[in-house]
Amino acid sequence: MTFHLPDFLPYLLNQAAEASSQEFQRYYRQKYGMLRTEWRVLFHLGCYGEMTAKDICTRAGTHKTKVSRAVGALERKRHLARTELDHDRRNELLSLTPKGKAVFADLSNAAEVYDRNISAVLSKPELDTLRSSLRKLAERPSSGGQ
Amino acid sequence: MTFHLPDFLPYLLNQAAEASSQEFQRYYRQKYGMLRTEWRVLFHLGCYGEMTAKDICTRAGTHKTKVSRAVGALERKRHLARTELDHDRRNELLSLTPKGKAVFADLSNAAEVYDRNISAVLSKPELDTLRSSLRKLAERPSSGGQ
DNA sequence: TGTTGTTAGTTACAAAAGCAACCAATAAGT
DNA sequence: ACTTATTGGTTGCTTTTGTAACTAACAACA
Repeated sequence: MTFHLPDFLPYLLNQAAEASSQEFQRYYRQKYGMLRTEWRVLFHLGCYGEMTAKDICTRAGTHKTKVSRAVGALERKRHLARTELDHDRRNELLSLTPKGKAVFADLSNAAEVYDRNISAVLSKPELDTLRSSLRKLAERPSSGGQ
Repeated sequence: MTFHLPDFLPYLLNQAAEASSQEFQRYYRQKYGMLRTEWRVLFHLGCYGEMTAKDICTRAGTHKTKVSRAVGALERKRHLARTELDHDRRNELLSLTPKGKAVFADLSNAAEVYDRNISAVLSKPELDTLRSSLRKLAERPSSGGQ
């Protein structure tokens, strides 16, 4: 009995995640008509350089259909291009076009500002502990595949 | 330049939230065919007692259409009942039926176990800091209405 | 070579979420 | 009373997501 909902981690995490991403979401949505998975793909390519869709799935823990659609959308917007790999024509290397790089530059700037904004309610040590705890929780426990 | 994706709070929070809710989600989904918003409604009624749909919207920061549909679904499953209020026939007070209470009892037990499980990767002080930081972040900054 | 298995990625269809318009009850202003 | 908000809640339609089935390229092996 007496279960305390606002202390339940999955719930609390969700609330915090939702609250903290809304404004940024509106930004990339309005300005570039992007969806969540699209900026994720964009940011993966922007931060880590060229990679295949599969790599993104693994790194981000995102299902391949979601990534596939996001890649399609970004390609239509000419934000990324695919290059077939010679030795295995199943994988295609994804890379940002100049236009994609410009968008990434803008969005990563906005993200940085935005991140500073929301983390302003926390002290430096709180912030460090938070990040480290979240990383531990985020470690995908097994299978999964959202 | 050099934006570091895995430190970006909205992203990190999302990853952690996603990872930490998956297993529990499977549980209530499989066992009771419930959706996320449905258990939220159930838990609000179970934890705080009778309230109107509007109250749930406010407390949980959830859009009214989502709540409306979840209430409908829970009503069809006979987990909750509505009572018209005399002095204002617009609001209806929602309350769990015995069946709904039983489901809540089972799920809140499961949730408690589950919460203990995932928080096992953190020390007690880490956990406290985490909860308090998350609460600060979750404080809906304004409007919103997910 | 032919069969079976795997892997990367796409597509089709069903389920869920978001949004805006809607209805009915009340409140406010005249 | 009478027009005009406002509020609680629902519904219809569109956009996104989830799931499973599918294609194509490769790998293993008989």
